[in-house]
Amino acid sequence: MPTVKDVAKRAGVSVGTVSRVLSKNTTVKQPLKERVLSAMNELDYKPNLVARALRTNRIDVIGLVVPDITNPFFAQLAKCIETEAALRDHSVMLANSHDDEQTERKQISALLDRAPRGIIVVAAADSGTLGYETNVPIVSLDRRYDGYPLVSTDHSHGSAAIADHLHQLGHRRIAYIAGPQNTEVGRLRKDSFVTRMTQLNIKEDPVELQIFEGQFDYGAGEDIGRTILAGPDHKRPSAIAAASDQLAIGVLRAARDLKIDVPVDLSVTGFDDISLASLVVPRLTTIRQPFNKLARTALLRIFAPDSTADEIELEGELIVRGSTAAPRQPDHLTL
Amino acid sequence: MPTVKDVAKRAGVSVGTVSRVLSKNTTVKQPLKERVLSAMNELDYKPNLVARALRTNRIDVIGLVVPDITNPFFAQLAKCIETEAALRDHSVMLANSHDDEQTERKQISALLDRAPRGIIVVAAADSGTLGYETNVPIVSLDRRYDGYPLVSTDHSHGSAAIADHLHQLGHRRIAYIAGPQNTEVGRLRKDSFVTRMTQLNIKEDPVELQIFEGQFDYGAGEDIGRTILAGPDHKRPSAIAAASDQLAIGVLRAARDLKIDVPVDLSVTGFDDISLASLVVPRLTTIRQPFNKLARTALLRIFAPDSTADEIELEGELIVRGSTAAPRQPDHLTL
DNA sequence: CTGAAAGCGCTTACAG
DNA sequence: CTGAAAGCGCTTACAG
Repeated sequence: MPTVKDVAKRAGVSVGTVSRVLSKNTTVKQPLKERVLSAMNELDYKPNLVARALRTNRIDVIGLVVPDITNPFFAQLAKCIETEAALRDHSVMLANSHDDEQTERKQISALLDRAPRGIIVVAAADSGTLGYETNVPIVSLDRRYDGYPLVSTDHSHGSAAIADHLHQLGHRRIAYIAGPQNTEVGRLRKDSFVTRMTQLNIKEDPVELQIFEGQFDYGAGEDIGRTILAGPDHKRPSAIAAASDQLAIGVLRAARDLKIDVPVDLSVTGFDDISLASLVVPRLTTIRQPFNKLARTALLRIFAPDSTADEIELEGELIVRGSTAAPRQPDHLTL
Repeated sequence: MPTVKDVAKRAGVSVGTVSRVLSKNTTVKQPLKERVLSAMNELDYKPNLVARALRTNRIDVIGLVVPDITNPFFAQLAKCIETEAALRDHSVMLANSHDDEQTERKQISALLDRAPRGIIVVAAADSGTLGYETNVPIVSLDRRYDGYPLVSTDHSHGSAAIADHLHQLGHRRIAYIAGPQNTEVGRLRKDSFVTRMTQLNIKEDPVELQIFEGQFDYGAGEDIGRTILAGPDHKRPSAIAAASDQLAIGVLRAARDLKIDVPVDLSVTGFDDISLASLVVPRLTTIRQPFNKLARTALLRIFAPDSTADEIELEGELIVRGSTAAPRQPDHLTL
């Protein structure tokens, strides 16, 4: 592998000059610059990133900690981050926290040892604190980690949009399956759904709302779905809003098992718009998280931490698909 | 951040000695060693991995290139690799090739620039060649990249096991949905399924086999499934074996749409055992790929490339679940 | 504008 | 067994 020294010798300049054209320092005069450039070409020179990192104390790497890359939502996020980072010639180092505070701390610390340009962390449910200072910029994505600035979708707005959508369709007996209430996402989505529904619940046209809670996964969705749908037809909600697509897909399966026709006899909504959401039958009405924009924004916070905002919220988008419809007979409850 | 120098000063030894206890070099005498160790402790010393990498020309990082981390099969693989690597204090650098030869080469090259301990690549469908030498060990996982040694599940054995399973249940009219035939996996699985079925096809008890081909994804499974199942009942196969779980899950959806009861009227099998396989309804009969073992073996090939084997095949395991059963009336074809 | 030189924090022959 | 010293390949004040 050729080094700056080899290039310098070939171009008949000093290593300093080589380094300067490498760093796109404009002070190098055109003729010299060209000689250096062609010497690099001839030798097929590639800078040693590790050596550079030792001097500059920062390597072109972004650390990414997610609870579990196997979760389609995090995988999608990871993919977008990797793509965006590659655009800036950065690689991404991936670590799973397995939704465990201890592991999360350890992973961040291991990443920090590698002197990355920055770290993006999607916090574990029971997320802890780092416990020490670092000058590596850290940004929270989707779920807040420690006190670090957060980039996320506007969960409240999204949840309210779902609430409005169901109400407008005519649903008045509604169940909400919340995510874990020890996560900020879980709380935000639920609180805002409940708030909105409470606003819509007026005396002349009452709304009945039941709340359930579970993990953000398929299994929980199926179990809770089964519970909700177990009762007699006339007591059953006409719509179930789930706090995540995975929960919603679980509900869809429960409904199918119970031979309940979605969306004819039951409307179901999710949140996130993971790719599976448009592949299930029927396709899921949901809130689309702006994955690409989330990734880009988080990365921007790392590269240009000039912004002092503690929180950046991006708008999600209501995607209406086949899993929601007007209830068979608008049940204007008469309590 | 304290350095070896600080530790040396505090312990009253030379930096060489500090470095030697760091590298677990046994030649350092006990008393000295202890002084160094406690000095490290007091200063909360952490070695600068970048500086170490510059000297040793290798950093504790494993590069991983997959076609698409969003694909649950690759995500599962990535997770296992990350976990195994962490056990050896290595981080993993993730890159997606988007199933594109060009991108794949670029990603590998970018990873190589970072002087990793080794690179694991799950080749893209139309995988190319690297085009130059490197002394960084590269190993292919699941799908062969260039001429690099391959660690994979024994696809042939797995496919044959599926063929046997269906035949034993009594299926005689069978459809096989192959993966892309420009991938080795696609070819191996199909060839071995066909070979086995051909062996089982004897004059006194004939077997009828139809072959289809598509991408390894949900959509292709659904489309092809619909095509296969479109015909009149008595012409329909009683079993569909798909080359991947995603294909199989697509088939399940097509069957449901067409009100075909799985497994009563149709048996369906997959391959891989992604986590979704045990979450769909009915749960999928499939071949479980030994994810953990694949990851561990690939990593081993990097850390201890003593083995000269060009190919290591691990046994998959037939997992029989609810998507297969004996056909309603064993159709001993009389052609 | 360019060169000579110091130094980032380690590791590792080389002496002793 | 331990220390003194060179060097990995860059970058960046410091001179000129």
